[in-house]
Amino acid sequence: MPLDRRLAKAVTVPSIPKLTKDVEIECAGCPIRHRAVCAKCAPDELTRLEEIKYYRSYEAGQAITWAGDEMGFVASVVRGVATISQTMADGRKQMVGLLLPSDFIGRPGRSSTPYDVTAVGEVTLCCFRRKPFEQLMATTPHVAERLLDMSLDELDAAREWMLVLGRKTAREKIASLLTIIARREATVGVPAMKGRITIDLQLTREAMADYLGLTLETVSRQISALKNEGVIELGTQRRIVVPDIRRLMAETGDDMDGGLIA
Amino acid sequence: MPLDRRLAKAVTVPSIPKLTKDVEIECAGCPIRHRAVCAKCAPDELTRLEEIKYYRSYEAGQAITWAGDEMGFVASVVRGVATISQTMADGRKQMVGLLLPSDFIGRPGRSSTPYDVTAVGEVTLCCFRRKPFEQLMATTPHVAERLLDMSLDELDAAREWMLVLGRKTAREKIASLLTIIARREATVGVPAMKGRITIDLQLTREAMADYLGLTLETVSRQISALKNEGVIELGTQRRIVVPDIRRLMAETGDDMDGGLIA
DNA sequence: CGTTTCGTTGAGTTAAATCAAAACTGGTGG
DNA sequence: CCACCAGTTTTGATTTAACTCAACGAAACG
Repeated sequence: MPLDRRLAKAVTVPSIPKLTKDVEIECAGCPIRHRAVCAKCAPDELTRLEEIKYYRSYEAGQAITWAGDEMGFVASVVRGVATISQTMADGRKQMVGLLLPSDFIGRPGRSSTPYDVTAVGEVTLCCFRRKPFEQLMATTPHVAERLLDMSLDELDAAREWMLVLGRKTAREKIASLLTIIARREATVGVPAMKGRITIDLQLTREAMADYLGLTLETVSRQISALKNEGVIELGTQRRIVVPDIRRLMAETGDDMDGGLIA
Repeated sequence: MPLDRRLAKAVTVPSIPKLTKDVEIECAGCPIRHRAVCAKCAPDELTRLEEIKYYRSYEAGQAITWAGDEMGFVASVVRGVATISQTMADGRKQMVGLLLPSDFIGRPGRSSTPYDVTAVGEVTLCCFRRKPFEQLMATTPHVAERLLDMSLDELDAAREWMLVLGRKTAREKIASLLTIIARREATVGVPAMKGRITIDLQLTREAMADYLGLTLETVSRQISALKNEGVIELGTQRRIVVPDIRRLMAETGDDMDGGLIA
């Protein structure tokens, strides 16, 4: 990317975070109750969490936190998609994580993140003020246990992504991204009607490029190529249909045979 | 890399792990006592750990575990360097972690790793049988606490590495690798005589390439270039001298100004 | 509707990969 | 001690996948 173009982006003024008063949700009826950091909590622990939690919403494109900023809370993503990214001094940008519902934001024990966290679509967080949350972690084991498990899963995901970034071709990178999202959508949503999966990724081509370590032009070209070959279909803008997930997985370069052969 | 060359490597027969009976070390006198997973342990917890631990050594090039294999233990690296890597079906390889003394191997709750772990030089591990270790984690908080902290550090390191893999040039990648090693050496070893740091990386050019997502030829060329420009000096094979760490850091593309400006 | 942001496509360039060969290293045994 | 060997590293010539630059559609938006 040319320097002037990068710098132009680097100085883009961030939109000011808006605090939206959301409807309070009971933990018992929470959509991420069994997957988030609170998954293992007993009823009494949940009560304590409920006392210190509050909801907060961000609209598309808003910053949740900037690298180096103090963040007075930690949070779970309840709804929406957010990105974790790092930006170099000259504006080169790399996404290092994708936050989907139930994912955790923030690090207990550190008050500042080294990353930018940005809402992609509209995002709702379930926030806990840092201090009370840390106290809770120190006194009850279940939150810390779950957080360790989630962190190790994220570490595995990060390492899988390192293989994608370091060794895969542009085409394989695209296929890998779509496969990973499709897998996660399948876990949560409908059991995927006979292998036909619809991915509602709100990411722009540029955001995908930042995730994949590519340029947006290369992303666009590879998506077009996959479309022309019938591996994927483009629905409306930013909605991709995968007619046959195995066909897509065959393009990732991975070993495949993920055990789901009928 | 051409396919035939990759396959030739993929079928290389692994050396058979050798079990060496090491001298028992008292935890109190252990070189990694205050940095490893046991760092926060109270004397009584240490006693319990001491009961279930044993040492095991591997020689250069030996596999500690293969992807998919069962691993009956978890362990701390006491001495030496090991690599964590992933290999694709066609032989493309990516290192996803570098294990230095005090780093932890294995995941509580999972008996098989998805990674290859290989000794680079001679390596000594402090091993704990899985089951007793998991019991210990469940009953005493300090091990789990420390492990969470270490995992989050590793996650940060993995994410930093994603930026390197995704967005940096070959030259910046080399500089980043050397800087990261130098930083860690400096933390542990001698306070680095007036900024002059000697890095005793036992990695081959190929291993560096696998870490950086490059070919070994590109690694060699970039190291030669840095040498010719006086940014680094080559001592004996696989030993690199950094006369001025800031000069090297300036080549990483990072923001720099790490607060150590006199 | 203009306007702006986002996405596609084309033409030319370049950093790193590939292919190839020579030079160096360290260990082994005659 | 030296010749040899296998593994490693360096260097050179060429190719290529992805980047850059540029222009043009297509949605989204007030």
